[in-house]
Amino acid sequence: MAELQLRNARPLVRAFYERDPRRVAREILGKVLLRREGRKLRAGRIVEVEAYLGVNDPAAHAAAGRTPRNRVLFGPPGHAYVYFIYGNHYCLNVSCMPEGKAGCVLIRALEPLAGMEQMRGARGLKGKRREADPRLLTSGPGRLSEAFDITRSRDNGKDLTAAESDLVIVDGDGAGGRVRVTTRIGISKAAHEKLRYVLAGNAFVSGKKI
DNA sequence: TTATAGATTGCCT
DNA sequence: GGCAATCTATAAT
Repeated sequence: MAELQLRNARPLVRAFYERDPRRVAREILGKVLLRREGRKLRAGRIVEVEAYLGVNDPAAHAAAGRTPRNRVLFGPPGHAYVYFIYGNHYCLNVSCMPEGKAGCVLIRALEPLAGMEQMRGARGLKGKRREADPRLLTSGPGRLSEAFDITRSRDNGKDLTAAESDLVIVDGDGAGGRVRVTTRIGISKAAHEKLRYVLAGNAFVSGKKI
């Protein structure tokens, strides 16, 4: 998809997110995350996500009930929930379900479409041997957050459906591949639940090739 | 007040 | 394959 077309695309509407995270997770594959800063544009196709349910999902941050940290999850749908993990990394989620009910989708991997140079800079890969591997840009929740300069102070609570927002999700060329459902990664609670959605065979899916 | 686990990644052996 | 980095919420003193 042409860069100009992406830049002018309208964000997905709030109703898209106002549903069960499992539905949203499946349908958000193939959509495009945009960071718009003046003339600069970073864009990545969503190829891997995980659904986190409400207070009944032991692995979800919402399981402990509403706290200052996770309040976005209980707010209106279509907002960014950004948290810091392992003392090193930010992760980007989108809130789902109607206001008052928790639920979200964790964005785990992107296929870079535009602004790769900026992403390399943000990731600190310039001049390194590893610079050549495009998978290191956005393949993994911590990596894509760093590539898009996503931080808690900057983006937590941001409305991803607002036309004027610098961080939005827009329509893409479609899923462009079959959706595969697997167990979630990196969790210990409710680890058997199949709530991870990937575009089968896409090279930018994190972890081992499936 | 202190301890610990966690929706991860990069560098080491 | 192992482990350090080092923020946050929650559990344990």
